Order: sequence, then C-alpha cells, then structure tokens
Amino acid sequence: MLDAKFIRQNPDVVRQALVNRQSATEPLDEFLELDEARRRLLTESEGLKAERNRESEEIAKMKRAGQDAAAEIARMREVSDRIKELDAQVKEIEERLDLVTLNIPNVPHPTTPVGKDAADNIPIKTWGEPRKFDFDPVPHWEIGPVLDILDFERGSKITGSGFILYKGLGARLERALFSWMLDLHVQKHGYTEVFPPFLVNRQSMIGTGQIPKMEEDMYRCNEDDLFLDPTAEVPVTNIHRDEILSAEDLPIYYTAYSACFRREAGAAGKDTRGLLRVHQFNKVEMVKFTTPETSYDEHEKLLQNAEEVFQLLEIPYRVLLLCTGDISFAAAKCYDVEAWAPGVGQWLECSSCSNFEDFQARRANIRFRPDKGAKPEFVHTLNASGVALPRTFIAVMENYQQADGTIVVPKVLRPYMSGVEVIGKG
RNA sequence: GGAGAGAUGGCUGAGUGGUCGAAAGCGGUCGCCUGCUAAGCGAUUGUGGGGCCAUUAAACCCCACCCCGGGUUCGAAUCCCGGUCUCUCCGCCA
Repeated sequence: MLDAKFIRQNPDVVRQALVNRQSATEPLDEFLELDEARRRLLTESEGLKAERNRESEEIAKMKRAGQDAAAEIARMREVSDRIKELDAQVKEIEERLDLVTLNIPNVPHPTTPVGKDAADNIPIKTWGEPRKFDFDPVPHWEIGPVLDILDFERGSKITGSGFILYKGLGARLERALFSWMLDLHVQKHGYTEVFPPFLVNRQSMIGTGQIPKMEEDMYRCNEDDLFLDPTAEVPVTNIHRDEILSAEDLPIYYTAYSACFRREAGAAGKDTRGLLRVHQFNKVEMVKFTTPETSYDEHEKLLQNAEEVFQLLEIPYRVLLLCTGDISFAAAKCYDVEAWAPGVGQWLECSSCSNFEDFQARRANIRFRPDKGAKPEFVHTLNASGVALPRTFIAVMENYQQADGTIVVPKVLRPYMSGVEVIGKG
C-alpha cells in the first residue's frame, strides 16, 4: 500500500498512476475525503483525552488529600462519553480508510512505459534462435498422452479440469526441473533455500497484496480462514513480516519451491488447453529484500537469474517490459520472461520479475535500520519466478521433440534423471 | 480434540486500579577516566498517529500502544468477557 502521507501530499501523482493503469480514480477521492474527516475527528478526540488525563491526575491528588471529587468525576463522565462517541466514528472511518487504501495500486516507476494493455508491453530482448524443424512440430497435449507422461483425463477425473497427472518420466522430468532450478539459484546465484508452508493466513495474503483485490482467485479453506499459496512469493515475503532487519542483513535472497494454486476465475476457455493454464502447478520462486538504494540494480540481477534458466536449458526466450496497463497491482516495474513453444506457436510467460519497492513492505510491515540507532525504514521487496514449471515443461517438450515423437532431455537435466537422454514410448 | 500454564521494551524480568511508557539487570549509543586487554563512572537508549506537510528535516506539544478485540471505571499493563499464539501433560494420527 501507499503511504497515507504520500497520497495526501501527492494526490495528482496517484491520480495519474491510476489513470495510467486503466484503474478507476474514485478510491483516491474517497481516500482524500475519509483522510480529512479522520484527522478532524482525531484532533477533537485527542484534545478531550488530554483534558481527561490532566483531570484524572487532579482527581487522584484530591482523593489522596481526602477531598471530595464528585463534581470533577461527574464532569469527566460526560467528557468520556463524548470521547467514546468520537472514537466510534474514528474507528468506522479508519476501517473504511484501510479498505480503500488496500485497494489503491502501486505507483509505477518512471521507467515503466505508459500503455493500455498487454499489446503495449515493450519487447526489450530476444535470446536464442527458434529451432528449424524438418517436420511439423506438434503441441505438447498431443505428445504427452502418446508418450504416456501426461494424463489429462485422469487428472480431471481425480480432481477436475486444470489438474494434471504426470506419469513416469513426465513426473521425473517435472521433479528434475525444479530440483535443478533450486540448485542453480542456491549454488550459483547465492540464494538461501526455504521450504514454506503451502497454506497461509489472511494477514500474509494482505501483506503481499493478493487480498483484498484478488480474493476470488484464491483457493480458500473457509473453516480456518487459510488460503492455498498462489505463489511462494506469499509465504516467503511474509517470512519477515512485522520485523525490523538490520542493514547488514540486506540484501536477503531466498529461493523456494512450492506448489501453487489458482482458481483462474474469469480466465476460463482462453488458452487453457493442455498445460497452458492450470489450477495447480509447481514453481520455483526467488524473493529479495533490499535497501531502497539498491532495489533497481537487484531487479536487473533478478531478471538475469531468471533468464539463465532458459539459457542453460537452451530454449529461446524473449523479455518484455510491462506497461502501466498490464503491470500487476503491487508492482512498480515488471519484466516478463517468455519462452518460445514451437508446438503451440506461442511465446509463453514463464516468469514475472517485479520490483514492489516498499508497497508490500508497508503492508507487511517489513523494515530495516539503516544504521545503529537510526529510525527504521521500509525495505524494498522483489520477486521473480525462477521459473514456473508447466510452461517451461511445455517449452522443453515442444523444443526438444523429435520426428519419431520422442523428446530429448536437455543436457543440464540429465544428471537429475539418472542419465536418461531421451524420453520415448513405454 | 481435552486439561493446565503463560504472553510486558532489542533481550531477561518486576509490576494486581491513579505518582507506570513502565523497576532492575543485560545489550546498544555518546562522553569521561584508566599507561595495554579488561574494568569503572556519567548520560542516553521503543513504535505509530495527530498538531504544521507550506521546501525536506529537526525541535516542541498532544494522543495511542505492556499478544489481539471488546467491556467495567472519572481513570486499566493491572479487573471482566471473547480470541490468537507458545509451552507442558493426555488422547488421536501420517
């Protein structure tokens, strides 16, 4: 969330941000109105409280001196009643104010291009040459069942559409992918591996910004008010919720595997075939906590770490700089990494690499002390998928397919598959 | 799931209605002293909000915060109710 003071002092900046994001500006107007009312009521209430505190001390003194304080007590009873009224109003306003503030998105960074929707995202880089096939490459949803490594029908039977059963070397390939990615980030890029809970509470979801805006898209356990992780970003960023870190601790790098669960409400029917858009998937995530000064340098390095996954897999990819109309609610700047999938003939988003600046840190109250004895400041949080599995799995299958229908295993994954070089039939 | 105990500042820990934003110790910071390391002495040391956001900030004043939310009271860390978490024991279970 944004700093209330910042909004109050820079309403025009926030208004422009909302316009650039194609978002409604009413929440801003409501904020300004409620904020003004809150301060007005607070001033009155606190003035009365100051009086009450003074007077209560007098009463205590009088009682100790054996004097009668009945008149003072009677008067203070009235003051207290008035305070109670005012505080009730303040509380109501603050509740609404919190809700409004939680629904105002981050202000995009100046380098985030202004644009309407995904069509205005800017391609900034392409890596690798799409392979030339001497046969027609087929989509993964045809390869998978033939090789008996993906079973879409049984996944649907067990749970429903969008839930996949991986089998045999398919299951093995999936496991190889995330094991290898974790090792890469831990051993080569210096991240600390964590294995978080897959269910998180409401406070954690609010901390990273999925709630309240996206609550309908989350799987939820009503009895316990817990949510299934939509991404490891949630539990991992919340590791340091309500903490004050010391400057020497920063930057902190975490990487985590988690299963991810998304209802994908409203996305039904679009690009949902095969593994393109599923309700449960595996992902390796990278999360950083940094000082404000270094976050944009760290953001570039984070992108490189995500890109390297595809470089080592030898899969062509491109990088997009997202525009204001397509960037997520909490992000100030975001790159997408899209892998080339020749079977479906599409670039597939496999990683989003975001700098949230202090937007999540303020929500989750994650601070650091710049120097010993200095006032705590909010950290900057960043994260990137490193990377999401299903579409990477697609890219591996479709880029490495052969004319006979088999799949060559990328070299870097072979040690993770007991040396298997080709996934064949049977 | 049942029973019991507990939750106080960076940490340990005292405090059962007013003089408590909170003793004491440890730790941190600053200064003094000591011919080294160490010790000693003195001072200082929480967070958020409002007043003023007008160019930042400081100073100053006020309010709130002793796990969270309600209540009683002129006045609550302290009394009452509800909840959360931690620990111990019992039960159940992969």
